[in-house]
Amino acid sequence: MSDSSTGENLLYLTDEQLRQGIEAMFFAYRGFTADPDRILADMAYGRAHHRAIHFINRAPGTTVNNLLAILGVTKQSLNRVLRTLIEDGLVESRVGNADKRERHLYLTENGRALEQRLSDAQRARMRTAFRAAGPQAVVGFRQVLEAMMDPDMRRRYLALKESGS
Amino acid sequence: MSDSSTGENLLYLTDEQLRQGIEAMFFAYRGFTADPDRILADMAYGRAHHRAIHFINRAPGTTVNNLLAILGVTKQSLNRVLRTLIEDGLVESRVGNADKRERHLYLTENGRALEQRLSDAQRARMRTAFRAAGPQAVVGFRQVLEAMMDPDMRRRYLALKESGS
DNA sequence: CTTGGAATGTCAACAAGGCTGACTTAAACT
DNA sequence: AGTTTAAGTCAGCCTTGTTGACATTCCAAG
Repeated sequence: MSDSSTGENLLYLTDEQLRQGIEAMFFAYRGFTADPDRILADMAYGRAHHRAIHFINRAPGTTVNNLLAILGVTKQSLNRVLRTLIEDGLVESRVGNADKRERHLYLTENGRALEQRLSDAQRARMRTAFRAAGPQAVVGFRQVLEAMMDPDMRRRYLALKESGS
Repeated sequence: MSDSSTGENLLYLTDEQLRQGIEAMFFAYRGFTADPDRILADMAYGRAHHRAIHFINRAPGTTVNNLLAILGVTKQSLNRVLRTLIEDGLVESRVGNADKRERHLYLTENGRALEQRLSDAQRARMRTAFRAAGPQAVVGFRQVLEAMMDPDMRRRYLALKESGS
Protein backbone atom coordinates (compact mmCIF):
# COMPACT_ATOMS: atom_id res chain seq x y z
CA MET A 1 0.00 0.00 0.00
CA SER A 2 2.94 2.36 -0.46
CA ASP A 3 2.66 5.48 -2.53
CA SER A 4 4.65 4.06 -5.40
CA SER A 5 2.76 0.79 -5.50
CA THR A 6 -0.73 2.28 -5.47
CA GLY A 7 -0.06 5.53 -7.25
CA GLU A 8 -1.79 7.35 -4.42
CA ASN A 9 -0.32 10.46 -2.94
CA LEU A 10 -0.85 10.03 0.77
CA LEU A 11 0.68 13.30 1.86
CA TYR A 12 -2.78 14.55 2.73
CA LEU A 13 -2.88 12.03 5.58
CA THR A 14 0.16 13.29 7.46
CA ASP A 15 -0.30 14.23 11.09
CA GLU A 16 0.30 17.85 10.19
CA GLN A 17 -2.48 17.80 7.60
CA LEU A 18 -4.82 16.10 10.02
CA ARG A 19 -4.06 18.63 12.70
CA GLN A 20 -4.79 21.44 10.31
CA GLY A 21 -8.13 19.80 9.60
CA ILE A 22 -8.84 19.63 13.31
CA GLU A 23 -8.04 23.29 13.83
CA ALA A 24 -10.04 24.25 10.77
CA MET A 25 -13.06 22.49 12.26
CA PHE A 26 -12.58 24.30 15.54
CA PHE A 27 -12.29 27.78 14.08
CA ALA A 28 -14.94 27.26 11.43
CA TYR A 29 -17.50 25.99 13.91
CA ARG A 30 -17.10 29.19 15.84
CA GLY A 31 -17.93 31.17 12.73
CA PHE A 32 -20.74 28.79 11.94
CA THR A 33 -22.56 29.52 15.20
CA ALA A 34 -21.54 33.17 15.61
CA ASP A 35 -24.38 34.84 13.70
CA PRO A 36 -27.31 32.94 15.25
CA ASP A 37 -25.66 33.31 18.66
CA ARG A 38 -25.68 37.07 18.28
CA ILE A 39 -29.38 37.07 17.45
CA LEU A 40 -30.22 34.71 20.30
CA ALA A 41 -28.20 36.66 22.84
CA ASP A 42 -30.70 39.52 22.64
CA MET A 43 -33.51 37.20 23.68
CA ALA A 44 -33.51 34.78 26.58
CA TYR A 45 -32.49 31.99 24.21
CA GLY A 46 -29.34 30.05 23.50
CA ARG A 47 -27.91 27.60 21.03
CA ALA A 48 -30.04 24.80 22.42
CA HIS A 49 -33.20 26.68 21.48
CA HIS A 50 -31.86 27.24 18.01
CA ARG A 51 -31.19 23.55 17.50
CA ALA A 52 -34.67 22.59 18.66
CA ILE A 53 -36.28 25.21 16.42
CA HIS A 54 -34.17 24.15 13.48
CA PHE A 55 -35.11 20.50 13.60
CA ILE A 56 -38.76 21.09 14.40
CA ASN A 57 -38.92 23.30 11.34
CA ARG A 58 -37.06 20.70 9.39
CA ALA A 59 -39.39 17.85 10.32
CA PRO A 60 -42.72 19.36 11.43
CA GLY A 61 -44.77 17.01 13.55
CA THR A 62 -41.72 15.21 14.87
CA THR A 63 -42.17 13.51 18.23
CA VAL A 64 -40.21 14.42 21.33
CA ASN A 65 -38.43 11.08 21.26
CA ASN A 66 -37.31 11.59 17.70
CA LEU A 67 -36.05 15.07 18.43
CA LEU A 68 -34.21 13.68 21.44
CA ALA A 69 -32.39 11.19 19.27
CA ILE A 70 -31.43 13.79 16.67
CA LEU A 71 -30.14 16.30 19.19
CA GLY A 72 -28.41 13.69 21.31
CA VAL A 73 -29.40 15.15 24.67
CA THR A 74 -31.48 13.88 27.58
CA LYS A 75 -35.19 14.48 27.72
CA GLN A 76 -34.69 16.63 30.82
CA SER A 77 -32.36 18.91 28.91
CA LEU A 78 -34.62 19.11 25.91
CA ASN A 79 -37.69 19.57 28.05
CA ARG A 80 -36.33 22.66 29.70
CA VAL A 81 -35.76 24.24 26.32
CA LEU A 82 -39.01 23.01 24.83
CA ARG A 83 -41.07 24.25 27.75
CA THR A 84 -39.88 27.82 27.33
CA LEU A 85 -40.46 27.68 23.59
CA ILE A 86 -44.02 26.44 24.12
CA GLU A 87 -44.70 28.99 26.87
CA ASP A 88 -43.42 31.75 24.62
CA GLY A 89 -45.68 30.58 21.82
CA LEU A 90 -42.96 29.60 19.36
CA VAL A 91 -43.67 25.88 19.41
CA GLU A 92 -46.94 24.00 19.52
CA SER A 93 -47.24 20.52 21.03
CA ARG A 94 -50.13 18.39 19.74
CA VAL A 95 -51.25 15.07 21.14
CA GLY A 96 -50.79 12.27 18.61
CA ASN A 97 -53.72 10.83 16.69
CA ALA A 98 -52.70 7.21 16.41
CA ASP A 99 -50.73 7.11 19.65
CA LYS A 100 -51.98 9.59 22.20
CA ARG A 101 -48.88 9.24 24.34
CA GLU A 102 -46.87 10.99 21.69
CA ARG A 103 -46.57 14.75 21.35
CA HIS A 104 -46.03 16.13 17.88
CA LEU A 105 -44.12 19.37 17.64
CA TYR A 106 -44.79 22.25 15.26
CA LEU A 107 -43.52 25.79 14.95
CA THR A 108 -46.13 28.50 15.34
CA GLU A 109 -46.10 31.54 13.09
CA ASN A 110 -43.82 33.32 15.56
CA GLY A 111 -41.63 30.25 15.73
CA ARG A 112 -41.28 30.19 11.98
CA ALA A 113 -40.43 33.89 12.01
CA LEU A 114 -37.56 33.35 14.43
CA GLU A 115 -36.41 30.28 12.53
CA GLN A 116 -36.25 32.43 9.41
CA ARG A 117 -34.15 35.08 11.08
CA LEU A 118 -31.74 32.52 12.47
CA SER A 119 -31.39 30.41 9.39
CA ASP A 120 -31.14 33.44 7.12
CA ALA A 121 -28.12 34.55 9.09
CA GLN A 122 -26.57 31.11 9.11
CA ARG A 123 -27.29 30.46 5.45
CA ALA A 124 -25.80 33.82 4.50
CA ARG A 125 -22.47 32.80 5.95
CA MET A 126 -22.68 29.35 4.43
CA ARG A 127 -23.54 30.86 1.06
CA THR A 128 -20.59 33.21 1.18
CA ALA A 129 -18.29 30.35 2.11
CA PHE A 130 -19.71 28.06 -0.59
CA ARG A 131 -19.45 30.73 -3.23
CA ALA A 132 -15.89 31.60 -2.26
CA ALA A 133 -14.81 27.96 -2.31
CA GLY A 134 -16.72 26.87 -5.41
CA PRO A 135 -18.95 23.90 -6.24
CA GLN A 136 -16.21 21.31 -6.34
CA ALA A 137 -14.97 22.31 -2.88
CA VAL A 138 -18.51 22.09 -1.56
CA VAL A 139 -18.76 18.49 -2.71
CA GLY A 140 -15.54 17.67 -0.89
CA PHE A 141 -16.63 19.58 2.19
CA ARG A 142 -19.75 17.48 2.44
CA GLN A 143 -17.96 14.22 1.75
CA VAL A 144 -15.47 14.76 4.54
CA LEU A 145 -18.10 15.91 7.04
CA GLU A 146 -20.28 12.93 6.22
CA ALA A 147 -17.37 10.58 6.76
CA MET A 148 -16.65 12.23 10.09
CA MET A 149 -20.07 11.56 11.57
CA ASP A 150 -20.89 8.70 13.90
CA PRO A 151 -22.78 6.03 11.93
CA ASP A 152 -26.01 6.72 13.82
CA MET A 153 -25.83 10.39 13.07
CA ARG A 154 -24.90 9.73 9.46
CA ARG A 155 -28.06 7.71 9.05
CA ARG A 156 -30.14 10.48 10.53
CA TYR A 157 -28.40 13.08 8.42
CA LEU A 158 -28.97 11.12 5.23
CA ALA A 159 -32.61 10.51 6.14
CA LEU A 160 -33.14 14.24 6.63
CA LYS A 161 -31.36 14.95 3.36
CA GLU A 162 -33.64 12.54 1.54
CA SER A 163 -36.79 13.97 3.02
CA GLY A 164 -35.81 17.51 2.15
CA SER A 165 -34.96 17.28 -1.52
CA MET B 1 -24.81 37.02 -13.40
CA SER B 2 -27.32 34.37 -14.44
CA ASP B 3 -26.32 30.78 -14.96
CA SER B 4 -26.51 31.03 -18.72
CA SER B 5 -24.53 34.24 -18.90
CA THR B 6 -21.65 33.10 -16.69
CA GLY B 7 -21.66 29.42 -17.46
CA GLU B 8 -21.69 28.73 -13.71
CA ASN B 9 -23.98 26.17 -12.25
CA LEU B 10 -25.31 27.82 -9.12
CA LEU B 11 -27.49 24.95 -7.98
CA TYR B 12 -25.05 24.34 -5.15
CA LEU B 13 -26.13 27.65 -3.61
CA THR B 14 -29.81 26.81 -3.21
CA ASP B 15 -31.32 27.11 0.25
CA GLU B 16 -31.70 23.34 0.38
CA GLN B 17 -28.01 22.82 -0.35
CA LEU B 18 -27.04 25.40 2.24
CA ARG B 19 -29.26 23.79 4.83
CA GLN B 20 -27.67 20.44 4.16
CA GLY B 21 -24.32 22.05 4.70
CA ILE B 22 -25.54 23.47 8.01
CA GLU B 23 -26.80 20.11 9.18
CA ALA B 24 -23.63 18.40 8.03
CA MET B 25 -21.62 20.79 10.19
CA PHE B 26 -23.84 20.09 13.17
CA PHE B 27 -23.67 16.31 12.96
CA ALA B 28 -20.02 16.19 11.98
CA TYR B 29 -18.95 18.40 14.85
CA ARG B 30 -20.53 15.97 17.24
CA GLY B 31 -18.44 13.19 15.78
CA PHE B 32 -15.40 15.42 15.77
CA THR B 33 -15.54 15.93 19.55
CA ALA B 34 -16.94 12.53 20.54
CA ASP B 35 -13.69 10.60 20.96
CA PRO B 36 -11.78 13.14 23.07
CA ASP B 37 -14.94 13.73 25.09
CA ARG B 38 -15.07 10.06 26.00
CA ILE B 39 -11.46 10.13 27.18
CA LEU B 40 -11.97 13.33 29.15
CA ALA B 41 -15.15 12.11 30.82
CA ASP B 42 -13.13 9.57 32.80
CA MET B 43 -11.06 12.34 34.31
CA ALA B 44 -12.33 15.54 35.88
CA TYR B 45 -11.78 17.33 32.59
CA GLY B 46 -13.94 18.69 29.82
CA ARG B 47 -13.69 20.07 26.35
CA ALA B 48 -12.29 23.34 27.62
CA HIS B 49 -9.29 21.53 29.06
CA HIS B 50 -8.75 19.78 25.76
CA ARG B 51 -8.73 23.03 23.85
CA ALA B 52 -6.24 24.62 26.22
CA ILE B 53 -3.96 21.58 26.04
CA HIS B 54 -4.19 21.45 22.27
CA PHE B 55 -3.13 25.02 21.67
CA ILE B 56 -0.45 25.04 24.35
CA ASN B 57 1.04 21.99 22.67
CA ARG B 58 0.66 23.66 19.32
CA ALA B 59 2.45 26.82 20.34
CA PRO B 60 4.60 26.09 23.41
CA GLY B 61 5.49 29.16 25.40
CA THR B 62 2.36 31.01 24.33
CA THR B 63 1.18 33.71 26.70
CA VAL B 64 -2.13 33.62 28.49
CA ASN B 65 -3.34 36.60 26.49
CA ASN B 66 -2.55 34.91 23.22
CA LEU B 67 -4.32 31.75 24.29
CA LEU B 68 -7.30 33.85 25.35
CA ALA B 69 -7.56 35.34 21.89
CA ILE B 70 -7.29 31.98 20.17
CA LEU B 71 -9.87 30.29 22.36
CA GLY B 72 -12.22 33.26 22.40
CA VAL B 73 -13.19 33.05 26.06
CA THR B 74 -12.75 35.34 29.03
CA LYS B 75 -9.64 35.18 31.16
CA GLN B 76 -11.74 34.07 34.11
CA SER B 77 -13.01 31.09 32.16
CA LEU B 78 -9.60 30.17 30.90
CA ASN B 79 -8.03 30.73 34.29
CA ARG B 80 -10.26 28.22 35.99
CA VAL B 81 -9.29 25.59 33.46
CA LEU B 82 -5.62 26.55 33.48
CA ARG B 83 -5.43 26.48 37.27
CA THR B 84 -6.60 22.89 37.47
CA LEU B 85 -4.20 21.87 34.71
CA ILE B 86 -1.31 23.53 36.52
CA GLU B 87 -2.34 22.05 39.88
CA ASP B 88 -2.54 18.62 38.30
CA GLY B 89 0.90 19.03 36.82
CA LEU B 90 -0.10 18.94 33.16
CA VAL B 91 0.81 22.52 32.36
CA GLU B 92 3.70 24.65 33.51
CA SER B 93 3.48 28.41 33.76
CA ARG B 94 6.78 30.26 33.51
CA VAL B 95 7.25 33.96 34.16
CA GLY B 96 8.40 35.77 31.03
CA ASN B 97 12.02 36.82 30.60
CA ALA B 98 11.61 40.04 28.70
CA ASP B 99 8.27 40.92 30.25
CA LYS B 100 7.85 39.42 33.65
CA ARG B 101 4.12 40.16 33.68
CA GLU B 102 3.58 37.55 31.06
CA ARG B 103 3.20 33.90 31.82
CA HIS B 104 4.43 31.46 29.21
CA LEU B 105 2.66 28.15 29.10
CA TYR B 106 4.19 24.74 28.45
CA LEU B 107 2.96 21.19 28.69
CA THR B 108 4.73 18.98 31.19
CA GLU B 109 5.58 15.41 30.33
CA ASN B 110 2.23 14.30 31.73
CA GLY B 111 0.53 17.05 29.79
CA ARG B 112 2.11 15.90 26.56
CA ALA B 113 1.04 12.35 27.34
CA LEU B 114 -2.59 13.39 27.68
CA GLU B 115 -2.33 15.56 24.60
CA GLN B 116 -1.10 12.54 22.69
CA ARG B 117 -3.99 10.38 23.81
CA LEU B 118 -6.54 13.03 22.91
CA SER B 119 -5.10 14.02 19.59
CA ASP B 120 -4.43 10.41 18.59
CA ALA B 121 -8.13 9.74 19.02
CA GLN B 122 -9.18 12.85 17.17
CA ARG B 123 -6.68 12.38 14.38
CA ALA B 124 -7.76 8.78 13.92
CA ARG B 125 -11.27 9.91 13.11
CA MET B 126 -10.03 12.70 10.87
CA ARG B 127 -7.72 10.27 9.08
CA THR B 128 -10.54 7.82 8.45
CA ALA B 129 -12.73 10.61 7.14
CA PHE B 130 -9.97 12.05 4.95
CA ARG B 131 -9.11 8.65 3.53
CA ALA B 132 -12.75 7.83 2.82
CA ALA B 133 -13.32 11.14 1.07
CA GLY B 134 -10.05 11.36 -0.83
CA PRO B 135 -7.44 14.09 -1.33
CA GLN B 136 -9.53 16.27 -3.60
CA ALA B 137 -12.40 16.31 -1.12
CA VAL B 138 -9.99 17.26 1.65
CA VAL B 139 -8.88 20.31 -0.31
CA GLY B 140 -12.50 21.38 -0.71
CA PHE B 141 -13.25 20.66 2.92
CA ARG B 142 -10.51 23.00 4.02
CA GLN B 143 -11.42 25.68 1.53
CA VAL B 144 -15.01 25.84 2.71
CA LEU B 145 -14.09 25.80 6.40
CA GLU B 146 -11.55 28.53 5.89
CA ALA B 147 -14.10 30.68 4.11
CA MET B 148 -16.54 30.10 6.95
CA MET B 149 -14.27 31.52 9.66
CA ASP B 150 -14.48 35.05 11.01
CA PRO B 151 -11.62 37.09 9.53
CA ASP B 152 -9.85 37.32 12.90
CA MET B 153 -9.95 33.59 13.36
CA ARG B 154 -8.88 32.99 9.79
CA ARG B 155 -5.76 35.04 10.39
CA ARG B 156 -4.97 33.04 13.51
CA TYR B 157 -5.65 29.79 11.75
CA LEU B 158 -3.39 30.68 8.84
CA ALA B 159 -0.66 31.85 11.21
CA LEU B 160 -0.79 28.54 13.05
CA LYS B 161 -0.76 26.68 9.75
CA GLU B 162 2.33 28.57 8.64
CA SER B 163 4.20 27.95 11.87
CA GLY B 164 3.47 24.26 11.79
CA SER B 165 4.55 23.27 8.31
C1' DC C 1 11.22 58.69 40.01
C1' DT C 2 6.64 58.58 39.69
C1' DT C 3 2.60 57.38 37.68
C1' DG C 4 -0.49 55.40 34.21
C1' DG C 5 -1.62 51.52 31.90
C1' DA C 6 -1.05 46.68 30.66
C1' DA C 7 -0.93 41.77 31.90
C1' DT C 8 -2.24 38.70 35.11
C1' DG C 9 -4.68 36.67 38.77
C1' DT C 10 -8.54 36.16 41.99
C1' DC C 11 -13.13 36.41 44.29
C1' DA C 12 -18.01 36.33 43.88
C1' DA C 13 -22.16 35.66 41.64
C1' DC C 14 -24.81 34.13 37.97
C1' DA C 15 -26.77 31.57 33.69
C1' DA C 16 -27.05 28.14 30.04
C1' DG C 17 -27.22 23.74 29.21
C1' DG C 18 -25.45 19.38 29.83
C1' DC C 19 -26.02 15.21 33.22
C1' DT C 20 -28.22 11.47 36.71
C1' DG C 21 -31.85 9.59 39.48
C1' DA C 22 -36.46 9.07 41.02
C1' DC C 23 -41.11 9.39 40.10
C1' DT C 24 -45.90 10.24 37.82
C1' DT C 25 -49.27 9.94 34.30
C1' DA C 26 -51.40 8.14 30.43
C1' DA C 27 -51.68 5.12 26.74
C1' DA C 28 -50.59 1.03 24.39
C1' DC C 29 -49.27 -3.52 24.05
C1' DT C 30 -49.29 -8.55 25.47
C1' DA D 1 -54.27 -7.41 34.45
C1' DG D 2 -49.72 -6.37 34.19
C1' DT D 3 -45.82 -4.49 31.64
C1' DT D 4 -43.80 -1.37 28.69
C1' DT D 5 -43.42 3.00 26.48
C1' DA D 6 -43.73 8.28 25.75
C1' DA D 7 -43.69 12.16 27.96
C1' DG D 8 -43.16 15.24 31.64
C1' DT D 9 -41.43 16.84 36.21
C1' DC D 10 -38.59 17.70 40.34
C1' DA D 11 -34.25 17.99 42.52
C1' DG D 12 -29.54 18.32 42.39
C1' DC D 13 -25.04 18.35 40.28
C1' DC D 14 -21.20 19.72 36.88
C1' DT D 15 -18.80 22.29 33.27
C1' DT D 16 -18.09 26.26 31.13
C1' DG D 17 -19.35 30.42 29.76
C1' DT D 18 -20.50 35.39 31.48
C1' DT D 19 -19.90 40.23 34.32
C1' DG D 20 -18.03 43.13 37.78
C1' DA D 21 -14.78 44.45 41.17
C1' DC D 22 -10.36 44.48 42.81
C1' DA D 23 -5.16 43.39 43.83
C1' DT D 24 -0.65 42.76 42.17
C1' DT D 25 3.16 43.30 39.39
C1' DC D 26 5.84 45.55 36.30
C1' DC D 27 6.99 48.24 32.01
C1' DA D 28 7.46 52.56 30.04
C1' DA D 29 6.56 57.38 29.32
C1' DG D 30 6.71 61.70 31.19
